[in-house]
Amino acid sequence: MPDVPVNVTSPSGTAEQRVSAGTRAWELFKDDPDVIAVRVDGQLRDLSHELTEGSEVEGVAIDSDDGRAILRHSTAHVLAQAVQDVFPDAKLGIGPPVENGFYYDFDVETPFVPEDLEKLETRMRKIIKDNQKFSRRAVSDDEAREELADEPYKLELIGLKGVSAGSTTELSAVEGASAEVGSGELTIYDNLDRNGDVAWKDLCRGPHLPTTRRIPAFKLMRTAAAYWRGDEKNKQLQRIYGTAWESKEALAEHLHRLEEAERRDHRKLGRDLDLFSFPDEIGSGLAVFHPKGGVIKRVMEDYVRQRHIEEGFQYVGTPHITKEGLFHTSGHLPYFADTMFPPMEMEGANYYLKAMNCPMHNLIFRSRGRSYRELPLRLFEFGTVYRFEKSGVVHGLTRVRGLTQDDSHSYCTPEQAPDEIRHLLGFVLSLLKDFGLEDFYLELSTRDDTKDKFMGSDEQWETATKILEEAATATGLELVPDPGGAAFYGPKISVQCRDAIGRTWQMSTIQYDFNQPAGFELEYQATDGTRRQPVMIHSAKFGSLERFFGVLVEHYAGAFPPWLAPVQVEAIPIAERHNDYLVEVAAKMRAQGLRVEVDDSDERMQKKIRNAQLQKVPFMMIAGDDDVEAGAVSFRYRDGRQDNGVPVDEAIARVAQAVADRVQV
RNA sequence: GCCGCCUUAGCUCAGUCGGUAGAGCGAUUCACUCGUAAUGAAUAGGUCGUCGGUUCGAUUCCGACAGGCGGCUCCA
Repeated sequence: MPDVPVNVTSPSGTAEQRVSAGTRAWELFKDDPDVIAVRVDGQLRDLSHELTEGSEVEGVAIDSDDGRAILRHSTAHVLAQAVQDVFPDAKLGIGPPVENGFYYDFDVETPFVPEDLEKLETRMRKIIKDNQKFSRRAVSDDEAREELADEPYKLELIGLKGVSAGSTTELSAVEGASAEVGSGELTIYDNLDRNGDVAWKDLCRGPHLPTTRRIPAFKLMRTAAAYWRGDEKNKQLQRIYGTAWESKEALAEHLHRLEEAERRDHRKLGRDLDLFSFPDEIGSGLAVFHPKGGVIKRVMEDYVRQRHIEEGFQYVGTPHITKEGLFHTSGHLPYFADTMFPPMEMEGANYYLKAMNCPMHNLIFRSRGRSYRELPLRLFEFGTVYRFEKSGVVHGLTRVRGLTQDDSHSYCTPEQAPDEIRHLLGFVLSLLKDFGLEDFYLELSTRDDTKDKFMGSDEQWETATKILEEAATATGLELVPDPGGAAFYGPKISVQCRDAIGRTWQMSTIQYDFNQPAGFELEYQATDGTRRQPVMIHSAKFGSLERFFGVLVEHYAGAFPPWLAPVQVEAIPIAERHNDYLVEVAAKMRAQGLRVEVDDSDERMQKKIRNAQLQKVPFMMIAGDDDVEAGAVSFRYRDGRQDNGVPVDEAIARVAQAVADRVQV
């Protein structure tokens, strides 16, 4: 039998090996149980893949990103098999791996209920125990159609592959569909039981684990509905989400991370820390801030207002309601009406709640003649806007129907625009950093082919997009394209933040707008006396105050740094006779603008410490006989650290310093 | 908006196979005055989300609506 040379990459490096013809990849890795697939010449393949001369072969470990994706995809297959065992009439949608797990969509008469997940998990464990083999088989389109005659959704995917011929654009529009059919030949994976009989099969590009037994740990998480091919005009399928990991420990860690995220949930912390609520009587998505939340909100606003003024913005104010003509002029009514509250009629005119601040700022610009000497003219306000978000999307503070934007509009000449955008980007990033967010990437949202969603000419869009792209690139941050995500009046850069546990949030936006200056006939007088049209740059730094508030709560898990904490110092007397002493110290601190409370309740001091701990107060200031005698106080921090016998003046200075420096303690 | 699940005291949750409800925490009061995460006792607090239907009787069963949760779609 002739030898075939192949290059094998293992942790120790790449080496050429000679193997006999017909050798399959698993034979190279039979001593490494973690390898569950291979990458051959850059393509992921099953371990059963047959090696050919000159192949570059690399083992894919189950605990690598690719390995986990393969594991999860294979687990999705096991789920689908279990579903069709338990519910024979279920039709298959798609079942790709996703971040931290997988899902599979099914068309079933009766939606799944939570108890079904237990039944399905039991069935899946049996399939895993059966050690079924994932066996790959290439088929022609016609063969696939015949075999999958009972699977209408699979047939549709086969049809899509036909029309897209070589291009995956059509398919990639279907999230996850490329995992089913890919772009090349069609393959079917048979699940073979111990006797070699086909227990189940699915149209799939692969690759897969060698056998079901190689699934170390999985869990079904939840059921949900999802539109077929992600289009709300299509039928809703029933989706089951699950997760799978390389070990039971890794699964446990994942579940622990989810618990951690739940512990940080701003909706729960908002209640526990008495920050805000959403009274039913007011309506869905409309928040009220309680005194403690009000402190945080006010500190945020004060700081941001001050920073805007330092950066050359002028603070303005506009009403919450306007006659409809304004939103016709701005172009919002045709493009944005679905997202606006319906109008109310008064004295023969229709009034709309404000959904955007820009039209009103335009009127301020237009209120008198403007000179080039005034540009860039930067108007800024905390503009509260109301948007009719669909009932299913309202979510805590991060998706509400009444929100306050720290919104600015910079009017400038087209030549000034690039500098203005760079200035804004730098400003936004420095502001976010002041609030303790350090990890960002940018998204560039552009127009796509659906032109009726967007105003303006190709040239205008191209110019604006190029300017934004250059400014974004200059920051050195990662830039992710978002085709089709632009506003109707222009492209935008959005700043995405990763929080303390790695989740990303869309915060700031910077948008380039050439449409509204035209609609409002804005103009300034140039050096040569001619009248010219400015461009405007929209920018919201926090995005919305409400959302940013929610993100901060989660980022800090409610344990705010002193400058933001509603109560900076909780004073705790050891016994009642120490109350007066602490009241005096507290008064001195308040004189310096610090937020101090003295817990003079009847509780035992241990209980007071517990309460302050649960309220996540940064400084607990304790005083007993020893402290009073020494003219000192004792600090306890949230992590249990103690600092006893600190002289009062030093203690005050220490707290004041932490606040001034905006540091965490 | 669509699909599923949920809604009992301020919060977290029991419970009633249809006969109008209970705990812990919290609140109030009293006693205790204590050195780093829960002192003890007593008291108050609920037309069981709202409105209809079935029933002798509904918090419980059915329906509609509202609100919430998880997704989909959409977005700051």
